[in-house]
Amino acid sequence: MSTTEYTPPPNFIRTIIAEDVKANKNNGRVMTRFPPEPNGYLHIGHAKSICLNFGLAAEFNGVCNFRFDDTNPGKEDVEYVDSIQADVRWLGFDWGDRLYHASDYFEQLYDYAVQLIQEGKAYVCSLTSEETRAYRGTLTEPGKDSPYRTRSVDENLDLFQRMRAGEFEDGAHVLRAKIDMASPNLNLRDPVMYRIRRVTHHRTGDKWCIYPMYDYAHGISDSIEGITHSICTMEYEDHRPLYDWFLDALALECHPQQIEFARLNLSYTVMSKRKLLKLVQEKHVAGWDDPRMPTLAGMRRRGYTPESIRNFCERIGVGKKESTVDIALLEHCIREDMNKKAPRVMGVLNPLRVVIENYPEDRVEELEAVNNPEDAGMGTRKVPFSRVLYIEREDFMEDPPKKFFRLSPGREVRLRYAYYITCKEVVKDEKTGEIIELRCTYDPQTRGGDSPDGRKVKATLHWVSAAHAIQAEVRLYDHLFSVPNPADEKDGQDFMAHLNPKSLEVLPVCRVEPSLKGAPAGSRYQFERQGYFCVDLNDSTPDKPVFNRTVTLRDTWAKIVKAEGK
RNA sequence: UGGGGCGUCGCCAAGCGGUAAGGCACGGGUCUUUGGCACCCGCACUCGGAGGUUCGAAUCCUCCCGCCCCAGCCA
Repeated sequence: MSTTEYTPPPNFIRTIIAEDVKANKNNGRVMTRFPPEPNGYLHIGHAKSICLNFGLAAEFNGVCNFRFDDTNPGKEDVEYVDSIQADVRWLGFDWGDRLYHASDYFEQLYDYAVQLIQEGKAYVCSLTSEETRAYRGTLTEPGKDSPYRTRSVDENLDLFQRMRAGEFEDGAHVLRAKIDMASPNLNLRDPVMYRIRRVTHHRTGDKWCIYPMYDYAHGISDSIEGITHSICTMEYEDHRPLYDWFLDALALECHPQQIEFARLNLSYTVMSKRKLLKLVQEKHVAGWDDPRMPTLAGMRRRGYTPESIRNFCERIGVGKKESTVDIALLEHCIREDMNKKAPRVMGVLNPLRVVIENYPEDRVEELEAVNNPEDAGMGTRKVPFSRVLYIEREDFMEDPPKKFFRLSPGREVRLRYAYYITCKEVVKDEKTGEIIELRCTYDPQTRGGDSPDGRKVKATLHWVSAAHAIQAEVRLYDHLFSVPNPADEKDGQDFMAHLNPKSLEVLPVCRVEPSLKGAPAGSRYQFERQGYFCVDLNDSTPDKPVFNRTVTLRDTWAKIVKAEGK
């Protein structure tokens, strides 16, 4: 154990908070919040925010609240509120009993709105939505005051109360903040605070038919909870004056500081909920938890660990610059984690039958294999060896190029933990010419994989005993999109046009070593020389195990092949 | 030619007036019963550009260029 404390990499938000604590702002107290809207599944971009908010709070001996920003019932659903909580917990964070909802504050929010009306700072506007847009002006022209802007306080109070009482049709009126229709910041051109929407809310049912807007509800919710630092993404920077305006207008004692950071983008994928929802709805993926999705549910199913995701979030840093992180970094993080933890195992994805001609037919040996060379504590296991085996088709070439040093006619290689074998004959299908079997011999002196005479071989192959292996389905996943930035539609192509047709390859009949029998759903392994795999959470059964490939191993041979091909 | 924000290596990212950290990727090598892992070496005389201030500038000033966000009764 090292005595040096781990110091997380610096970032501007941590710096701000550290300075605030040092200056005893908020009496040195730090409270953040993670405020998802329950209108979709959480993705890796949310993970960045979750790690930031919970991480910073913990670092400064504060807490992080969990709050659903549920102010738009039309788009929200309990399916999402359940999945979101499960995902945050899975990621490894705990909000104790501090689970809140913006809807918890509807009554309070209403009272504050009444207060603003009484003070002449808010009014009921009866323009249609189209008229409101027209009155708002444009980026370069100021807006015009609504003709309803000068309604009396009493009339506003009466109307607002009747809005709540359900006397008006949806859209007939809205409550607006009276700020400045000429502001160069469009958000301050009398923003809507409440709209009428006869939609059943997943928590408040039909109690309300008016719902507060984000800008109005969010800051007040933060203030009610005593949040000190309200961390959000860059697109809210223009809203900060409004965030501050409401809190100042109400003269609320707790006035949290809003701080914005750049959201995460990842290469070869899309991150917006709208796009992810489209992939799900149009069935380009099997669901929100499809292992190709950048959702936490998808990544969990793919085999990613919470640790690897947290580590990734720490490594990418926090800034205000728009950035797209190379997905290779994410893949590096899971490989790094799995290398330490995953038991090694042998699995043949594309089996090629091998008969060891000089090995007795009825003989079976139990050979000892190391479970994890990175961790001796993980012990060893026995792997059965017999006369008929399967090796990977890719590990044999009849006419190999110079740099290929696996099996080929006349060549000797090692079978991992077993014996040296030499390929004597290639058996082909008479009609198709397809290689259907290899006839080999083994050297009994090399049991365990070492040759007493010091003879070297250039390759070690993984294998399974045909009679003992169990069958499994293996799903090979690749990037969902075939271009680094599918969201960039400047080429005139919709992001869907870049879907990778090879993002999923299903291998229905693979052969894996018998120790994998009964492997529990969610358990992770390294298939030696192949990659990291995870027993599928949904579709795997004891009779027919299903393994998802989380990520391949780094593969320098593949790089050579690719380089030569060019 | 409205407002806001951002520009440091292919991708992230430290740096905050004292002479360019780190990670990923990439290239080379050592080791190897995983073409894995580990380890070693290389990878920005330069910080969007041009001026200026200074003994000294990625850091300060000026102008310019580029990119992103905002005209939901979405969040």
